[in-house]
Amino acid sequence: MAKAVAARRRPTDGDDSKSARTRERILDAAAYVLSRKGYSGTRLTDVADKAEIQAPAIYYYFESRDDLIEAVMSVGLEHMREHVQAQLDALPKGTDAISRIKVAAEAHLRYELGISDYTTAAIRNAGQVPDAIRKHQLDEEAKYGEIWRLLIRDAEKEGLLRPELDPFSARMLLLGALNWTAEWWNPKRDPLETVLRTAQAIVEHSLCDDATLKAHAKRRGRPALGRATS
Amino acid sequence: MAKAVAARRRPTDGDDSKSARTRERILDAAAYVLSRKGYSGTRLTDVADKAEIQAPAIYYYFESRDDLIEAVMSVGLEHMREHVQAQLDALPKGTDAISRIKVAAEAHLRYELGISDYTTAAIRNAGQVPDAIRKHQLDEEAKYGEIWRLLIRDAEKEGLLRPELDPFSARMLLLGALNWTAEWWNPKRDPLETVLRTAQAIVEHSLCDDATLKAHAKRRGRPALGRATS
DNA sequence: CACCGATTTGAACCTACTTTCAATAATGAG
DNA sequence: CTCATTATTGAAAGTAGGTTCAAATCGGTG
Repeated sequence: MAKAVAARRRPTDGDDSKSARTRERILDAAAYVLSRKGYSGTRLTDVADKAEIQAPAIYYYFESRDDLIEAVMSVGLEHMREHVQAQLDALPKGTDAISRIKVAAEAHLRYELGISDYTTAAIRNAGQVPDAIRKHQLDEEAKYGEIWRLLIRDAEKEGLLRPELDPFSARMLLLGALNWTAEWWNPKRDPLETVLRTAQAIVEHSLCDDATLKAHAKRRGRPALGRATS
Repeated sequence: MAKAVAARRRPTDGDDSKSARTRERILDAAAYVLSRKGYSGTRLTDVADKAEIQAPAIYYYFESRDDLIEAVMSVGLEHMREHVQAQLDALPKGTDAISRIKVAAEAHLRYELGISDYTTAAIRNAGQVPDAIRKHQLDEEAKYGEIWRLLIRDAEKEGLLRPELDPFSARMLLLGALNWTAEWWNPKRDPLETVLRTAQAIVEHSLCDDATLKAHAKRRGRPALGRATS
């Protein structure tokens, strides 16, 4: 494969060559550093150290530092979206919107906190990257936001949304609560399960009151998932 | 006043000299830039432009770029804390904890979104500054967090906190919802009042259910403030 | 082995800043 | 007005990266 000036090596789908694995190592390293040090603190030499190569080797795979960072952040949101969507798709047909939102919240938190440096990097740096990178990120953010917009719209349709809430503000506030966990959560101090449980309670009760939810469950002859029934 | 190598000009309390006002202009300019461009994007030349001086003049008042940024962020949290505390102090004796928390949430949002570049700067950059700055910030953050810790503890004492919530997680999740607004709020699109109303509803219902709150109000022979009574 | 493209590197380069400094201008007290 | 101090500047260093590049290495193929 020729080394084009403008293209460098491209990620091919099922490629398992040594080269593809090196590229992967660089991306992993960049996600690791970026999620911890932020955009400004991410030095190519640190990424290179973590990936066990020399800094210039990065340029064999990526155009520039920003190109690398954009790749990390783009993957981060994409994975999050796929993960959350998968969890939602696995739910039984007819699951009520509030239960689905609780599942989405759990998936979001688990992915952000426990699984992916890429996702943490994408979230924590959303507001601090230069415009060039930001631009492409906005598309991904919109796609992910759309999942939540639909969830809340469904809640509204099912009569499960408190009428005093502005749907857009409510969505952004709740996503903010989830996103901000990356700033404070410490696995040594707070078990993930504790945060998860509290977050789900907050999401549920913010959006809908118990009485309404219970009435809805009875009407449909099927109890809501999780705590909503207690 | 001698120009000490390690100290430079210090902020004196009620100083209104030209010098003090220049220092203030620099701080204002830095807050402006920092809140919009982030830690990495804040260039001394931009700060200088905004303050209508030349970049080296900054060094007459501050040790270094980081010193300036630390000053901005420190002031940001301090002001926020004072503002929120003042609003709380102005409430009538005996106001229930949930109403107080709603007032705190409103004060927090108004300050963050509408009033202070310093506070926006402090919040948005909390997680991306180098360790040296971070360290001092943690003290301020702890002080502010303490206000909220006490509010939630009071709610618990008054029997107004849902038992399934972990108090610490709940506090951080709700503060996260408020803090994250700086990332998405757009005054052109969403009136502040809309966000405010939704945030207050979320805070209230997350922490306590309507029935409990109403019972509490009746018991004390005084209706709770705001929406809680409707 | 001898060759060739793919990969990696060490050393240098370049740029965009922060920071220093000696010189100059403003300010205010006597 | 004079002078000492405070404040500000223009020009020049200094510096910490990102980036380039020619050379070295690697890994497979004939």
